[in-house]
Amino acid sequence: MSELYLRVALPTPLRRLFDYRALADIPVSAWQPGVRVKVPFGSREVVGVVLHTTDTTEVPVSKLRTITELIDEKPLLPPSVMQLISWTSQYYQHSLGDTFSRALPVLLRQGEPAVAQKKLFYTAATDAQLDDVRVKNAPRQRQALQAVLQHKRGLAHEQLSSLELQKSSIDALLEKGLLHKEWRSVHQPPSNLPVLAQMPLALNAEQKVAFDSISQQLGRFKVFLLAGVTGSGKTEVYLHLIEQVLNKKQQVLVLIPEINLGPQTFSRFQQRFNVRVALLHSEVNDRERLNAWLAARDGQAEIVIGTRSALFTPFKNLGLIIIDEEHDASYKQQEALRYHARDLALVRARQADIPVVLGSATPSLESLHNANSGRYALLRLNTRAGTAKLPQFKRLDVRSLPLDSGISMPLQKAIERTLAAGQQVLVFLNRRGFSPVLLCNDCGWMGKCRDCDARLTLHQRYNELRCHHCGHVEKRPLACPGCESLQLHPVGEGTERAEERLQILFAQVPILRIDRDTTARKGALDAMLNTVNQGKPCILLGTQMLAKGHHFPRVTLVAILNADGGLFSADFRSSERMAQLILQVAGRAGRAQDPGEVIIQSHLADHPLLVQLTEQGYFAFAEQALSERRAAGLPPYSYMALLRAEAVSSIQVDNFLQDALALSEQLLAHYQLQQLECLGPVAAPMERRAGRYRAQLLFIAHKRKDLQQLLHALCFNLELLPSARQARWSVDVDPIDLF
DNA sequence: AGCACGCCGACT
DNA sequence: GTCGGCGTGCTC
Repeated sequence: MSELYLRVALPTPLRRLFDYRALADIPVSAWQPGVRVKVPFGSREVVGVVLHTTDTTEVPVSKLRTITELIDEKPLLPPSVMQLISWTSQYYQHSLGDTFSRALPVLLRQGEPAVAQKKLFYTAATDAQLDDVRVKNAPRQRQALQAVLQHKRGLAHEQLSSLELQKSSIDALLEKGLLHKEWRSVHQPPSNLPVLAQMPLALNAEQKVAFDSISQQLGRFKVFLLAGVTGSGKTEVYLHLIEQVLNKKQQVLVLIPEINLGPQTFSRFQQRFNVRVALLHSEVNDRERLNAWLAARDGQAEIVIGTRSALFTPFKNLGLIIIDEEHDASYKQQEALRYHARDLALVRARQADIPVVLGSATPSLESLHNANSGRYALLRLNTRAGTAKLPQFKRLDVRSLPLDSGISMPLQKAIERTLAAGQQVLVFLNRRGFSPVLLCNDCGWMGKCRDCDARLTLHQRYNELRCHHCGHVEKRPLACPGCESLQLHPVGEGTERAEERLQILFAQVPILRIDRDTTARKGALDAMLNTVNQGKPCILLGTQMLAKGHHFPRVTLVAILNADGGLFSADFRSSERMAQLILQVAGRAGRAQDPGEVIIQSHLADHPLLVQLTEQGYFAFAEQALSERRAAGLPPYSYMALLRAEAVSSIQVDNFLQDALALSEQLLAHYQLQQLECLGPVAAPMERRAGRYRAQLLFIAHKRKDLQQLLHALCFNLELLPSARQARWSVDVDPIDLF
């Protein structure tokens, strides 16, 4: 009888699998595809996933080593998720083993057993009473007993500190027999409660149409693009759909962007339904993530809400996927395995034969294109729920207007009016710090980063110059390092400078600056949001952080200080992103009964895209932008991939990319791929960053299949290239940033 | 990606 | 004398 070998996927960037000898004392039937193993790998021990068994191997027998340990009794993942991971690995040209590793919760990746942690609970003894003589003279114990009595299903040990109870009081009560302790699985038994915990809100006519169209398609693959203006009640449509799916005893996956909306969304969903809602979000720790993952896999969590990586969660019986804010860039992972969770959600839904709902007020051009071509069903919600009206836009051409710290006189007047009317103002400026440049008026010297091709941003509060692209920080020079002149002046404005100016202009109201610098401290953001929620006149000033998700019912004026960045940037997606950002920020205004006004300051106030966006709305803008993309042969009318490379010396980068180019051309000829262009090598828009030189090769194809064929062969060969060891390189399929 | 091995410079 | 710098090569 021949020996048994296992083909294992290991967490390494190498695009191949590794064969091992099976452990002799373990039955053959135990090595099922999808079980994890510990194996020796070089000088260390790593956790891998068994793909299949085999009795032949290409590897010389002398090189074969033996599995150290079998971790799982049953396959960790259902075949559907195994397939999804394998598809992802191929499509994004990433090592299968590393894809597996990144698709798993951290603890499983590290080899922890796949079992839900049990938690310690305290329950009151049947005869326990608060007036028991045994606690008469022990106020703290009485307090603890009262808390436990209030929690009919038991008080979890981890709740003690938040209830300000001492472990010693609990121990005393256990000793006296007034409490019992119990290790309980955090999984709750299936409840007989009705699915709904709360009456749903009534849907308006548009919502009803959207709901009906989708609910008719439950149980088969279909993509819906739910394009609803901000405040139109997309979430209510989701909740109605989820109710349907839960009634069919199926589960729902809801993906949300990587902003701080996890807990908010979680509580809204949890309030509505008597089912277990699991959260897979950055603020959830590794242990809880594992618990949530297992609960979804075993069918004990009916709803999973999570960011990008939650897409790989296994489900027992998935019935619907919802991608909220589908246009959001955080769905695309920007390092290592560069996958797009929205695109993979479609793959997953097709495989499970279930519908996907893509929701957004400002859909991506890709999705709109798919809706136009009939591949997705477009459902629009054009009216705001309740009495709220959409805001009015006003473009302010600042070429002829003097600006003081970025604020023009008409804007200042508008802010004054709004505050005087007892309302709130939101000022949006997508730039942190005091000023983006520190310039010497005498010799033209500018603060530049030592490690990047970038200017240093002045942070006045810390008296520092900082690089926003790497971690570099230096002290603000007193005199010009070039000519020793004292004429060093900040040029341009960031939020810090706008804050200073607004404080002078509107000393009577609070100015709340919300950006990465002011919210770094835990709780700082919540404190500021609380002030806003009190509803008194104030000015909210901030970056992107302000644009997404939050409700500011008392804000009736939104000011966008500088909308120019998106209109003349090199990246072909910048106008799309600008439009989405403007509408997202604008969507914060007038969400309650008061109508909102949006003032956009720009040097290009009559730019056609800006005019179209503000006068005819996002859809008109998108049509225009799409026709420009079509004319230029850009996505979604073509498919792109980027080969990025970086190294300490620019020569190493050049050598590698020249080799890659030669290889690509050979492969193009070999496969006879004519409708595939290879552009470059060119330096990245910021050539030097964090001390490394960066350049890239861009591939543009008419057909996805051609691109895939080329990339597959290219990656295989690049891995063997000597020059590839001198440079760090990666492939980005469907890049959303071209740098 | 890690990690070990290996061959040259400034230190107890 | 050796501690450690990072070039080079390998991982079943």
